[in-house]
Amino acid sequence: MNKPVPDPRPYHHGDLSRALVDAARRILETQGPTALSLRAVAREAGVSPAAPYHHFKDKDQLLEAVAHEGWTALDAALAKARAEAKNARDRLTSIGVAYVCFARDNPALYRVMYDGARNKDSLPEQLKDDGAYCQVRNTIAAQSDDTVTDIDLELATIAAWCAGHGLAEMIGFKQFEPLKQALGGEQAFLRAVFEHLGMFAKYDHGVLQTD
Amino acid sequence: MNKPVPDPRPYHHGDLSRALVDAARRILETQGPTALSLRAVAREAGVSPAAPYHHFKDKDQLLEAVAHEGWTALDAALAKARAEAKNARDRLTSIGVAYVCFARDNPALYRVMYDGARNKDSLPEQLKDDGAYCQVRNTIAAQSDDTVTDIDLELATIAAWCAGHGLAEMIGFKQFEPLKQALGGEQAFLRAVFEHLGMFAKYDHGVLQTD
DNA sequence: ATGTTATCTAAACGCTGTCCAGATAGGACC
DNA sequence: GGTCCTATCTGGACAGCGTTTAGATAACAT
Repeated sequence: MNKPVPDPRPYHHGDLSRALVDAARRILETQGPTALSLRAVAREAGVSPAAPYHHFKDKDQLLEAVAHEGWTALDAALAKARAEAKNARDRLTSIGVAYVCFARDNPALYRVMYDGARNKDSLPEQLKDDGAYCQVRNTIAAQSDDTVTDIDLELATIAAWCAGHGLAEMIGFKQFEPLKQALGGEQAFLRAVFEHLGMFAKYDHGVLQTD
Repeated sequence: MNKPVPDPRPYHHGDLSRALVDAARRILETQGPTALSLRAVAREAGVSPAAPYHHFKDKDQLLEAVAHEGWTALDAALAKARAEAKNARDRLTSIGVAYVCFARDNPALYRVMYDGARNKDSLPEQLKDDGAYCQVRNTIAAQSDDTVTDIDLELATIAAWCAGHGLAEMIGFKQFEPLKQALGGEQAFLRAVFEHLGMFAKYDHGVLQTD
């Protein structure tokens, strides 16, 4: 009576869960979010429409797996930006720019990531443990002195995260085009917006004025 | 040969366009965005599934009409907050809080509003002319001195708008619950996050340091 | 070799957005 | 008032969707 472990062993197909997630990401990249149906994913993976149900409870759970990979990729992108920042002064801004650029470069994936979060009214736990959100908090903490309370740190992280997300969702909006051009490119535009949030500069001094 | 003007005259039904938009909003409020199908709207309005096509090109155009009313309602909410702000000092923060509260109180409508915007990669023109976005810019402008350039003003408005939107999309996230409690309520939490964005305080002095 | 069980297919259900042919009814013109 | 036009609405259809069910198949344990 060997217990039926939910193992990822290759059976008929080989590794269908993997293949399905890959197929989904391929469709997302080439045809966008509206083309991402369960049937289309199955078609792309070369199986029947019902096959995915042996690996995922429903469509949402497949999208969750896709989103999980998205968050992991975001982790990596932020870590890279953090490591490459020339100096501590603009480390947080660089992370912010990297965040928005990730969303700009993977718009469909980014949408799936936040669709999942909104449906559950929760960011994935992944982020808190050692992920992107944690990186932002650590970066802010490193720039703060010891007068900054835990609550302030958390509030600042939330503020930074929300600002990044807001900008990420709107970066492609055509209303911003003239401004981007006036500032000499998207990167300059992003840095300028982040700097106008003030908070990023504020923490340079290691001082947080809550009033 | 009287030209067939696209007039909103009551024909068989009376004013089906109106009735459809109202039906859609009713469904949004009571059953959420996932229940909002064209057929459900037609059902709610008491007409056949094909009837809406004489008033809207497709489902997206009906949603656009719904979104338009949403943006108008947001205009009013921000105007109210702006008028009621006790002093100039926290006028911008009050507007920000009102923005997020609007999204929290009308989550389904807010979602339709931004779904439409994202699909067109553009905020509605409505906002620029005399709407909510314009109100934010005017409020910031009123707090700035004359050393602030037009570009700075635009950047600050974008920053504020994005921060508000980011917070609006995440305000319901369960990760923030403990912090809300620690600060004694949602309103206090919102004000605290906005204040940690720094920018709001920054403009109090009427000085904008771009470097 | 046998039996068990995970895996996959084929077919079906009810739902969706959208289109078409035909019925109907309001307004314009004589 | 009668006639025509055209906007409006219905019923029926189509393809596609997410999901379920029953049955075939193939890998594994014994």
